[in-house]
This record gives sequence, structure tokens and C-alpha cells, in this order.
Amino acid sequence: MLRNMSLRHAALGLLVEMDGASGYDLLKMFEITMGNVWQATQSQLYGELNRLTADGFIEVASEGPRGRKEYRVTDAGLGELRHWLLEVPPKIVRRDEILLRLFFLGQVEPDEAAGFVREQAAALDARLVALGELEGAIDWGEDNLSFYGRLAMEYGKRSMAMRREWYDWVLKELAERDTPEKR
Amino acid sequence: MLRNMSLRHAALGLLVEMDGASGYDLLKMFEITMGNVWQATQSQLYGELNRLTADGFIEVASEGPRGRKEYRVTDAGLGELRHWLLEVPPKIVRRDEILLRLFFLGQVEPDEAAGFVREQAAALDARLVALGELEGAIDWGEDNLSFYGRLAMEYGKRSMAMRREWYDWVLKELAERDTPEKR
DNA sequence: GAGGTACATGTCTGTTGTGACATGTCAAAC
DNA sequence: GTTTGACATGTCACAACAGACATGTACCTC
Repeated sequence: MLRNMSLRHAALGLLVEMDGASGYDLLKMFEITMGNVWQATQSQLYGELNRLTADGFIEVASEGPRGRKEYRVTDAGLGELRHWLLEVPPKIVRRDEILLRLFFLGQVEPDEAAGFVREQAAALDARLVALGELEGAIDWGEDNLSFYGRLAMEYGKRSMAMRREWYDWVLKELAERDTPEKR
Repeated sequence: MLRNMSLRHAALGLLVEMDGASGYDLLKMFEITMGNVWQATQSQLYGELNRLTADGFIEVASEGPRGRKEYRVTDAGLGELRHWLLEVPPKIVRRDEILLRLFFLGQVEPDEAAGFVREQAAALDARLVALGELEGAIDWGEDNLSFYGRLAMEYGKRSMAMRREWYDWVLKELAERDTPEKR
């Protein structure tokens, strides 16, 4: 039974970087720091925190108002994180809904196909703007999360720019196929 | 209950392009044509084919040796595919295990972090070679799957090249952080 | 002091995805 | 003739994920 459990390690890692936090804190941090890299729902996260506690990788450091539980990573947890980081090969999951649709665009009219691509390009432009805003809104410090977060941000920007160019290239290819003046 | 069900439409679309096929054929086609875009296990696919049949989107055109069932897409199935293609907004799932690990590389020694990045870069190089081989091995025809598959292939190549460059940039940034000679 | 909002945790149901296993047929090679 | 390998379908258990619902507390403002 090979389990990968990235959410578990994402929570563990974030907890280390935050130097302890509650589930609620963690959930917010998830969204702002790595919403573009990994997503987690509330029910997933709370469940995982309980499992991590049961496994001894984290512990409740203190309890606060409103039933708040401040979690802290144990030594075993730190070891588990390092092990996962360096010794567990990352599983590459390729799953792209837009690319999947591309395969079947031959099933609709050429102008509908081009319209689809143009729509995706416009949506991408909007996300590019949002990413720029996020970058401006973040208070980039000298801590690890800031440093590595900036590297991830750069990846996001490059990735989107590449995709944008590819959309334009696709539109050109579609137009050429539609008007076959070759030879 | 909003369901997206991309696998369902991937199977439907591939069945249209293949002009009918068995589950076994479909599974092989999945791997070679869009293994880089969408993955499907055998148990998922066979189950989905039965559900698609129950919903009237596909039907068993004929039965062959070894219990083989040749499936064919119905008019309703074709309608469903077109509807999904143009009217259901694609769900963008961002989940990148390598990028996730990047966030926590501050937890290991600088040389271990750089080693990790170099390993990923090497693995990427290997996949780039494999992609080139795949491209050479495919018999690119004039059909829709060939045309759109070529566009997807171009995306894959650009994506990998971009990522490769980013890895090098990350290594440069890591080296700079390690030796802070600035000012 | 009443009301709203942010804080805070948890459960439940259903869907999707994975890996292992079970079962059997047909064709070709030996 | 038997064995091997490709063909072919299916089930089962479990893990991962999503969304809705349930429940309550603390703090701030009016």
C-alpha cells in the first residue's frame, strides 16, 4: 500500500515554517502561501491534523480560547518531513483539463474551437493580473517561506507567460488549418 | 453536487476519434495519446464505460472474441461531448508536488536543497528525451487526433523547456543565497 | 446588552481515483 | 499438446478529496 499523502507533508512543513499554529491559522496560510501549488479543504485539513497527532508527528502545544489548539511539530515530525523532502520521489501527476479538451476540438466547428482557445487565453490574462497583485500584496521578508515562495512565484509567472504564447501559436495553427493554401 | 468528470469525457472523446473501440483498446490509446495530459487506470475506465452505457452515451456495437465489447458513441453521447467541450468551464487544478517540496527546502541543508533541484532537473531531461522519442514514434496523420495531438505535444515541449530553465535559475538563486556577498 | 463577524473545530455523505486481485479466452510458438 | 503471452473484463478495499452541515465562542461595535 504505497501512500503519498502530500497534504500531510504540506501541513507538516507549513507548521514548521509557521513555528506552530492552529488549524484555522493553517487553513488561511494554505490559501495565501500555496494556493497555487496545493489546495486543501477545511475538512481535509482538520482530519489530517488529528491523524498527524495520533502518529506523533505533531502535538498540541497549548489550548486557547474557542477551543483553539495550537499545534507544534515534534522531532519525529521534523524527521518525517526531511525524509519526505529528500527520499520520497515526487509523484508527477499530469492532469490538465484544458489540454484534454484540446484533443477533441475537432468535434466542434473551427470557429468554435478558436473561440474556446481565445476564451482560455483571456482567462489566463486575468489570472496573470491576479498573480501580479498577489505578488505586490505579499510582504516578502528574509524567512524561508518568503525566499522559496518567491522562487515558486517566478515559476508561476514563467509558466503563465509560456502558456500565453502557446495559445497564440495554437490560434495561428488553427487559422492555417482552416485555410489550407499550402502548395 | 457539481460534478466535473473529465475521465468520462476523455473516454467519450477518444471513442469518437477512434470510431469505436473496446475498453482494452481505449486503455492503450489513453496511454500513448494522452498519458501526458490525463491518466486513467484500468478499473476506472471499465467502470466508466459501464456507466456511460447505462446513461445512453455509448452503446455496445458488437461483441468479439474473449468477451470483447466494441463500444460506439451514440448521438446523445456526441451531444454530451460537445456540451462539455464548449459550455462546461474547465476546472483548473493546481497541484505540483515538486513545487510543494520547494517551499520547505529551507528545512534541509543548502547543498541538499541544491541536490534536490539538480535531481529534478536530471529527471526532467530524461522525460524530455522520452518525449522526443514519443514524437518520433508517432505516425502523424491528417486526422483530428494527430493535428490536436501535435499542438499538445508542442505544449509539452515548451513546458519542459521552461521548467528546465527555471531549475537553472533556481540553482543560481540558491547559490547566491548561500554566499551572501551582496553589498 | 444585542447583534454581527471572525474565530474555531468537527462530522457526514458522496465522488473519484488507485492498486491488487480474480477470471477467463484466444493465438502462436515450441 | 502444452505453455506462454497478449487480449479482455470485472470486483474489491481503501485512500483522497469536496461540499454541506452542525456547533459553538470571543470580541467588537452600536
